[in-house]
Amino acid sequence: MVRTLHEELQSDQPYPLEEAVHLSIVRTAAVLDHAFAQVLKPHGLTPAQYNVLRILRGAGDDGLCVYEVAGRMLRPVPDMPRMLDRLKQMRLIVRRRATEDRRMVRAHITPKGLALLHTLDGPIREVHEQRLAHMNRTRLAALLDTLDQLRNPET
Amino acid sequence: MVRTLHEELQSDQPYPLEEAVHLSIVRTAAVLDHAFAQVLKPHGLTPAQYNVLRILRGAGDDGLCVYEVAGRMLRPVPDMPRMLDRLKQMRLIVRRRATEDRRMVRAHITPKGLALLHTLDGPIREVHEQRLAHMNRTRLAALLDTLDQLRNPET
DNA sequence: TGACAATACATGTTTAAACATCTATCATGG
DNA sequence: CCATGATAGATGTTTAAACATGTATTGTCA
Repeated sequence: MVRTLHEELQSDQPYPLEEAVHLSIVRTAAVLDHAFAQVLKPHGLTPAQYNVLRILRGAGDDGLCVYEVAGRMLRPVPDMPRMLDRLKQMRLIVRRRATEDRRMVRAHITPKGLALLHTLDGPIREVHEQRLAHMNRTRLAALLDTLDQLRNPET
Repeated sequence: MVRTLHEELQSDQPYPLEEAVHLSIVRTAAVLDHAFAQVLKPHGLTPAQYNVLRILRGAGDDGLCVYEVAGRMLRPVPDMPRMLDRLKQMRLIVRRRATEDRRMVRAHITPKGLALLHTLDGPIREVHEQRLAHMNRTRLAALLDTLDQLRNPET
Protein backbone atom coordinates (compact mmCIF):
# COMPACT_ATOMS: atom_id res chain seq x y z
CA MET A 1 0.00 0.00 0.00
CA VAL A 2 1.79 3.09 -1.26
CA ARG A 3 1.08 6.34 0.46
CA THR A 4 0.77 9.38 -1.71
CA LEU A 5 2.45 12.62 -0.83
CA HIS A 6 -0.99 13.96 -0.09
CA GLU A 7 -1.39 11.37 2.64
CA GLU A 8 2.17 11.56 3.89
CA LEU A 9 1.92 15.25 4.62
CA GLN A 10 -1.73 15.13 5.65
CA SER A 11 -2.47 17.85 3.19
CA ASP A 12 -6.05 19.03 3.13
CA GLN A 13 -6.18 19.98 -0.51
CA PRO A 14 -4.84 18.25 -3.61
CA TYR A 15 -2.33 20.04 -5.82
CA PRO A 16 -2.21 20.71 -9.55
CA LEU A 17 -0.14 18.05 -11.30
CA GLU A 18 2.89 20.26 -11.95
CA GLU A 19 3.06 21.44 -8.37
CA ALA A 20 2.54 17.91 -7.09
CA VAL A 21 5.54 16.80 -9.13
CA HIS A 22 7.68 19.54 -7.67
CA LEU A 23 6.63 18.74 -4.14
CA SER A 24 7.08 15.03 -4.66
CA ILE A 25 10.59 15.45 -5.99
CA VAL A 26 11.60 17.75 -3.16
CA ARG A 27 10.06 15.41 -0.63
CA THR A 28 11.76 12.37 -2.09
CA ALA A 29 15.10 14.17 -2.12
CA ALA A 30 14.62 15.01 1.55
CA VAL A 31 13.86 11.41 2.44
CA LEU A 32 16.83 10.02 0.55
CA ASP A 33 19.13 12.72 1.79
CA HIS A 34 18.17 12.02 5.37
CA ALA A 35 19.12 8.37 5.09
CA PHE A 36 22.29 9.44 3.36
CA ALA A 37 23.17 12.02 6.02
CA GLN A 38 22.76 9.39 8.72
CA VAL A 39 25.55 7.37 7.17
CA LEU A 40 27.82 10.40 6.96
CA LYS A 41 27.13 11.89 10.36
CA PRO A 42 29.23 9.47 12.44
CA HIS A 43 32.15 10.49 10.26
CA GLY A 44 31.56 14.20 10.76
CA LEU A 45 30.61 14.93 7.16
CA THR A 46 27.60 16.70 5.73
CA PRO A 47 26.20 15.61 2.35
CA ALA A 48 27.67 18.75 0.77
CA GLN A 49 31.11 18.05 2.19
CA TYR A 50 30.92 14.48 0.97
CA ASN A 51 29.97 15.86 -2.42
CA VAL A 52 33.13 17.99 -2.49
CA LEU A 53 35.32 15.03 -1.58
CA ARG A 54 33.76 12.92 -4.29
CA ILE A 55 34.36 15.67 -6.81
CA LEU A 56 37.99 15.95 -5.79
CA ARG A 57 38.50 12.23 -5.86
CA GLY A 58 37.11 12.19 -9.36
CA ALA A 59 39.32 15.07 -10.43
CA GLY A 60 42.74 14.56 -11.92
CA ASP A 61 46.08 14.90 -10.23
CA ASP A 62 46.16 18.67 -10.47
CA GLY A 63 42.93 18.95 -8.53
CA LEU A 64 40.30 21.58 -9.22
CA CYS A 65 40.09 25.25 -8.48
CA VAL A 66 37.41 26.65 -6.22
CA TYR A 67 34.91 27.70 -8.84
CA GLU A 68 35.25 24.40 -10.66
CA VAL A 69 34.33 22.51 -7.52
CA ALA A 70 31.43 24.88 -6.95
CA GLY A 71 30.21 24.34 -10.50
CA ARG A 72 30.03 20.57 -10.07
CA MET A 73 28.12 20.56 -6.82
CA LEU A 74 24.79 18.79 -6.72
CA ARG A 75 23.31 21.83 -4.99
CA PRO A 76 24.89 25.24 -5.33
CA VAL A 77 26.77 26.44 -2.27
CA PRO A 78 27.26 30.16 -2.00
CA ASP A 79 30.54 30.09 -0.09
CA MET A 80 32.85 27.45 -1.46
CA PRO A 81 36.08 29.01 -0.13
CA ARG A 82 34.93 28.59 3.43
CA MET A 83 33.51 25.15 2.80
CA LEU A 84 36.98 24.16 1.57
CA ASP A 85 38.48 25.84 4.64
CA ARG A 86 36.59 23.45 6.87
CA LEU A 87 37.63 20.41 4.85
CA LYS A 88 41.21 21.63 5.05
CA GLN A 89 40.98 21.95 8.82
CA MET A 90 39.87 18.32 8.88
CA ARG A 91 42.98 17.53 6.81
CA LEU A 92 40.80 16.00 4.11
CA ILE A 93 42.00 18.35 1.40
CA VAL A 94 44.89 20.72 0.73
CA ARG A 95 45.01 23.91 -1.30
CA ARG A 96 47.81 25.20 -3.47
CA ARG A 97 48.01 28.52 -5.16
CA ALA A 98 48.10 27.83 -8.90
CA THR A 99 51.31 28.79 -10.65
CA GLU A 100 49.86 29.46 -14.09
CA ASP A 101 47.28 31.92 -12.73
CA ARG A 102 47.99 33.11 -9.26
CA ARG A 103 44.40 34.13 -8.70
CA MET A 104 43.37 30.51 -8.59
CA VAL A 105 43.71 27.99 -5.81
CA ARG A 106 43.69 24.33 -6.67
CA ALA A 107 42.17 21.98 -4.15
CA HIS A 108 43.35 18.38 -3.83
CA ILE A 109 42.05 15.50 -1.79
CA THR A 110 44.57 14.15 0.71
CA PRO A 111 45.34 10.50 1.45
CA LYS A 112 43.30 10.95 4.62
CA GLY A 113 40.39 12.21 2.51
CA LEU A 114 40.74 9.29 0.13
CA ALA A 115 40.84 6.88 3.03
CA LEU A 116 37.67 8.39 4.49
CA LEU A 117 35.89 8.10 1.16
CA HIS A 118 37.09 4.54 0.89
CA THR A 119 35.62 3.56 4.23
CA LEU A 120 32.37 5.25 3.22
CA ASP A 121 32.07 3.60 -0.18
CA GLY A 122 30.55 0.41 1.18
CA PRO A 123 28.03 1.93 3.60
CA ILE A 124 26.97 4.49 0.99
CA ARG A 125 26.36 1.84 -1.61
CA GLU A 126 24.44 -0.18 0.93
CA VAL A 127 22.12 2.58 1.95
CA HIS A 128 21.32 3.31 -1.67
CA GLU A 129 20.68 -0.31 -2.42
CA GLN A 130 18.51 -0.76 0.64
CA ARG A 131 16.45 2.34 -0.07
CA LEU A 132 15.84 1.34 -3.66
CA ALA A 133 15.89 -2.44 -3.44
CA HIS A 134 12.12 -2.68 -3.83
CA MET A 135 12.13 -0.88 -7.20
CA ASN A 136 12.82 -2.83 -10.35
CA ARG A 137 15.82 -1.60 -12.25
CA THR A 138 14.02 -0.92 -15.48
CA ARG A 139 11.78 1.46 -13.65
CA LEU A 140 14.75 3.15 -12.01
CA ALA A 141 16.36 3.60 -15.39
CA ALA A 142 13.15 5.14 -16.69
CA LEU A 143 13.05 7.43 -13.67
CA LEU A 144 16.58 8.61 -14.40
CA ASP A 145 15.60 9.33 -17.96
CA THR A 146 12.49 11.23 -16.93
CA LEU A 147 14.42 13.37 -14.48
CA ASP A 148 17.13 14.13 -17.04
CA GLN A 149 14.45 15.36 -19.41
CA LEU A 150 12.70 17.27 -16.68
CA ARG A 151 15.82 19.22 -15.83
CA ASN A 152 16.63 19.97 -19.45
CA PRO A 153 13.73 21.52 -21.31
CA GLU A 154 14.88 21.06 -24.89
CA THR A 155 14.74 24.55 -26.23
CA MET B 1 19.42 16.81 -26.70
CA VAL B 2 19.01 15.92 -23.05
CA ARG B 3 22.06 16.22 -20.84
CA THR B 4 22.57 13.49 -18.31
CA LEU B 5 23.52 14.25 -14.75
CA HIS B 6 26.92 12.83 -15.58
CA GLU B 7 27.40 15.56 -18.16
CA GLU B 8 25.76 18.30 -16.14
CA LEU B 9 28.14 17.88 -13.25
CA GLN B 10 31.11 16.97 -15.42
CA SER B 11 31.60 13.88 -13.38
CA ASP B 12 34.56 11.78 -14.35
CA GLN B 13 33.13 8.42 -13.38
CA PRO B 14 29.66 6.93 -13.82
CA TYR B 15 27.65 5.87 -10.80
CA PRO B 16 25.86 2.65 -9.89
CA LEU B 17 22.19 2.87 -10.84
CA GLU B 18 20.88 3.29 -7.29
CA GLU B 19 23.30 6.05 -6.49
CA ALA B 20 22.62 7.74 -9.80
CA VAL B 21 18.92 7.81 -8.94
CA HIS B 22 19.62 9.39 -5.59
CA LEU B 23 21.88 12.02 -7.11
CA SER B 24 19.47 12.73 -9.91
CA ILE B 25 16.56 13.24 -7.54
CA VAL B 26 18.57 15.53 -5.28
CA ARG B 27 19.85 17.46 -8.26
CA THR B 28 16.39 17.84 -9.75
CA ALA B 29 15.01 19.00 -6.43
CA ALA B 30 17.75 21.63 -6.26
CA VAL B 31 16.98 22.89 -9.74
CA LEU B 32 13.26 23.11 -9.13
CA ASP B 33 13.71 24.63 -5.71
CA HIS B 34 15.96 27.30 -7.09
CA ALA B 35 13.37 28.45 -9.59
CA PHE B 36 10.79 28.31 -6.83
CA ALA B 37 12.93 30.31 -4.41
CA GLN B 38 13.39 33.02 -7.03
CA VAL B 39 9.65 33.60 -7.06
CA LEU B 40 9.50 33.79 -3.28
CA LYS B 41 12.57 35.92 -2.67
CA PRO B 42 11.08 39.29 -3.69
CA HIS B 43 8.42 38.65 -1.08
CA GLY B 44 10.93 37.88 1.64
CA LEU B 45 9.96 34.22 2.02
CA THR B 46 12.08 31.09 1.95
CA PRO B 47 10.64 27.87 0.53
CA ALA B 48 10.35 26.48 4.06
CA GLN B 49 8.45 29.54 5.27
CA TYR B 50 6.14 29.31 2.27
CA ASN B 51 5.62 25.68 3.17
CA VAL B 52 4.49 26.65 6.67
CA LEU B 53 2.06 29.21 5.35
CA ARG B 54 0.59 26.71 2.92
CA ILE B 55 0.17 24.21 5.74
CA LEU B 56 -1.58 26.78 7.90
CA ARG B 57 -3.81 27.91 5.06
CA GLY B 58 -4.81 24.31 4.55
CA ALA B 59 -5.47 23.79 8.24
CA GLY B 60 -8.86 24.34 9.80
CA ASP B 61 -10.01 27.32 11.78
CA ASP B 62 -8.33 26.24 15.00
CA GLY B 63 -4.95 26.19 13.31
CA LEU B 64 -2.26 23.68 14.12
CA CYS B 65 0.11 23.29 17.00
CA VAL B 66 3.84 23.52 16.53
CA TYR B 67 4.63 19.84 16.25
CA GLU B 68 1.76 19.30 13.81
CA VAL B 69 3.18 21.92 11.51
CA ALA B 70 6.63 20.37 11.83
CA GLY B 71 5.24 16.95 10.97
CA ARG B 72 3.73 18.16 7.71
CA MET B 73 6.78 19.92 6.39
CA LEU B 74 8.19 18.81 3.08
CA ARG B 75 11.65 18.77 4.67
CA PRO B 76 12.09 18.41 8.40
CA VAL B 77 13.08 21.60 10.21
CA PRO B 78 14.73 21.13 13.59
CA ASP B 79 13.53 24.36 15.17
CA MET B 80 9.93 25.01 14.33
CA PRO B 81 9.24 27.33 17.30
CA ARG B 82 11.74 29.85 16.05
CA MET B 83 10.67 29.47 12.46
CA LEU B 84 7.17 30.41 13.62
CA ASP B 85 8.65 33.30 15.60
CA ARG B 86 9.96 34.80 12.41
CA LEU B 87 6.67 34.38 10.59
CA LYS B 88 4.98 36.00 13.55
CA GLN B 89 7.33 38.97 13.41
CA MET B 90 6.31 39.38 9.79
CA ARG B 91 2.68 39.38 10.97
CA LEU B 92 1.93 36.42 8.70
CA ILE B 93 0.81 34.17 11.54
CA VAL B 94 -0.34 34.45 15.13
CA ARG B 95 0.05 32.04 18.01
CA ARG B 96 -2.40 31.30 20.78
CA ARG B 97 -1.83 29.15 23.81
CA ALA B 98 -4.28 26.27 23.54
CA THR B 99 -6.95 26.18 26.26
CA GLU B 100 -7.52 22.43 26.29
CA ASP B 101 -3.83 21.67 26.82
CA ARG B 102 -1.81 24.62 27.94
CA ARG B 103 1.43 23.03 26.78
CA MET B 104 0.39 23.50 23.20
CA VAL B 105 0.46 26.61 21.08
CA ARG B 106 -1.81 26.80 18.07
CA ALA B 107 -0.56 28.74 15.08
CA HIS B 108 -2.96 30.47 12.70
CA ILE B 109 -2.38 32.23 9.44
CA THR B 110 -3.38 35.90 9.49
CA PRO B 111 -5.31 37.80 6.83
CA LYS B 112 -1.98 39.33 5.84
CA GLY B 113 -0.53 35.84 5.46
CA LEU B 114 -3.51 34.74 3.41
CA ALA B 115 -3.19 37.81 1.22
CA LEU B 116 0.49 37.10 0.64
CA LEU B 117 -0.26 33.51 -0.32
CA HIS B 118 -2.98 34.76 -2.62
CA THR B 119 -0.63 37.07 -4.49
CA LEU B 120 1.85 34.20 -4.79
CA ASP B 121 -0.64 31.64 -6.07
CA GLY B 122 -0.44 32.83 -9.66
CA PRO B 123 3.33 33.21 -9.96
CA ILE B 124 3.89 29.89 -8.22
CA ARG B 125 1.57 28.07 -10.57
CA GLU B 126 3.27 29.76 -13.51
CA VAL B 127 6.77 28.77 -12.53
CA HIS B 128 5.67 25.18 -12.09
CA GLU B 129 3.91 25.14 -15.42
CA GLN B 130 6.84 26.73 -17.20
CA ARG B 131 9.36 24.35 -15.70
CA LEU B 132 7.33 21.29 -16.60
CA ALA B 133 5.56 22.45 -19.75
CA HIS B 134 7.77 20.30 -21.98
CA MET B 135 6.81 17.08 -20.22
CA ASN B 136 3.66 15.26 -21.22
CA ARG B 137 1.20 14.85 -18.43
CA THR B 138 0.98 11.10 -18.60
CA ARG B 139 4.67 10.94 -17.98
CA LEU B 140 4.40 13.34 -15.08
CA ALA B 141 1.68 11.21 -13.54
CA ALA B 142 3.89 8.15 -13.94
CA LEU B 143 6.73 10.05 -12.31
CA LEU B 144 4.54 10.88 -9.35
CA ASP B 145 3.61 7.26 -9.02
CA THR B 146 7.21 6.10 -9.21
CA LEU B 147 8.31 8.57 -6.55
CA ASP B 148 5.45 7.58 -4.25
CA GLN B 149 6.58 3.98 -4.51
CA LEU B 150 10.20 4.90 -4.09
CA ARG B 151 9.51 6.69 -0.82
CA ASN B 152 7.34 3.89 0.52
CA PRO B 153 9.06 0.52 0.39
CA GLU B 154 6.09 -1.81 0.90
CA THR B 155 7.19 -3.75 3.89
C1' DT C 1 52.44 50.22 -21.70
C1' DG C 2 49.16 51.66 -18.51
C1' DA C 3 44.53 52.45 -17.07
C1' DC C 4 40.36 50.03 -16.47
C1' DA C 5 37.59 46.22 -16.29
C1' DA C 6 37.01 41.38 -15.26
C1' DT C 7 38.12 37.22 -12.73
C1' DA C 8 39.15 34.35 -8.62
C1' DC C 9 39.07 34.13 -4.22
C1' DA C 10 39.10 36.03 0.68
C1' DT C 11 36.92 38.27 4.40
C1' DG C 12 33.18 40.61 7.25
C1' DT C 13 28.68 40.51 8.88
C1' DT C 14 24.04 39.16 9.56
C1' DT C 15 20.88 35.67 9.91
C1' DA C 16 19.29 31.10 10.38
C1' DA C 17 20.19 26.18 10.94
C1' DA C 18 21.37 22.53 14.17
C1' DC C 19 21.82 20.58 18.50
C1' DA C 20 21.40 20.46 23.41
C1' DT C 21 19.16 21.83 27.46
C1' DC C 22 15.60 23.90 30.20
C1' DT C 23 10.64 25.06 31.76
C1' DA C 24 5.76 24.53 32.02
C1' DT C 25 1.97 21.51 31.67
C1' DC C 26 -0.30 17.21 31.53
C1' DA C 27 -0.81 11.98 32.10
C1' DT C 28 -0.24 7.91 35.17
C1' DG C 29 0.40 4.75 38.86
C1' DG C 30 0.73 3.98 43.63
C1' DC D 1 -3.59 13.36 45.50
C1' DC D 2 1.16 13.36 44.96
C1' DA D 3 5.40 11.82 42.82
C1' DT D 4 7.30 10.52 38.55
C1' DG D 5 7.74 10.59 33.98
C1' DA D 6 6.29 12.17 29.47
C1' DT D 7 5.03 15.78 26.27
C1' DA D 8 5.12 20.52 24.05
C1' DG D 9 7.63 24.39 23.46
C1' DA D 10 11.03 27.83 24.75
C1' DT D 11 15.67 29.22 25.18
C1' DG D 12 20.95 29.13 24.83
C1' DT D 13 24.87 28.29 22.14
C1' DT D 14 27.69 26.92 18.43
C1' DT D 15 28.28 26.52 13.75
C1' DA D 16 27.36 27.25 9.05
C1' DA D 17 24.62 29.40 5.41
C1' DA D 18 23.79 33.58 2.80
C1' DC D 19 24.89 37.88 1.13
C1' DA D 20 27.81 41.87 0.50
C1' DT D 21 32.17 43.73 0.03
C1' DG D 22 37.21 43.81 -0.40
C1' DT D 23 41.81 42.39 -2.46
C1' DA D 24 45.05 40.36 -5.54
C1' DT D 25 45.90 38.96 -10.16
C1' DT D 26 45.05 38.84 -14.94
C1' DG D 27 43.01 40.31 -19.42
C1' DT D 28 42.07 43.99 -22.72
C1' DC D 29 42.24 47.93 -25.39
C1' DA D 30 43.34 52.77 -26.24
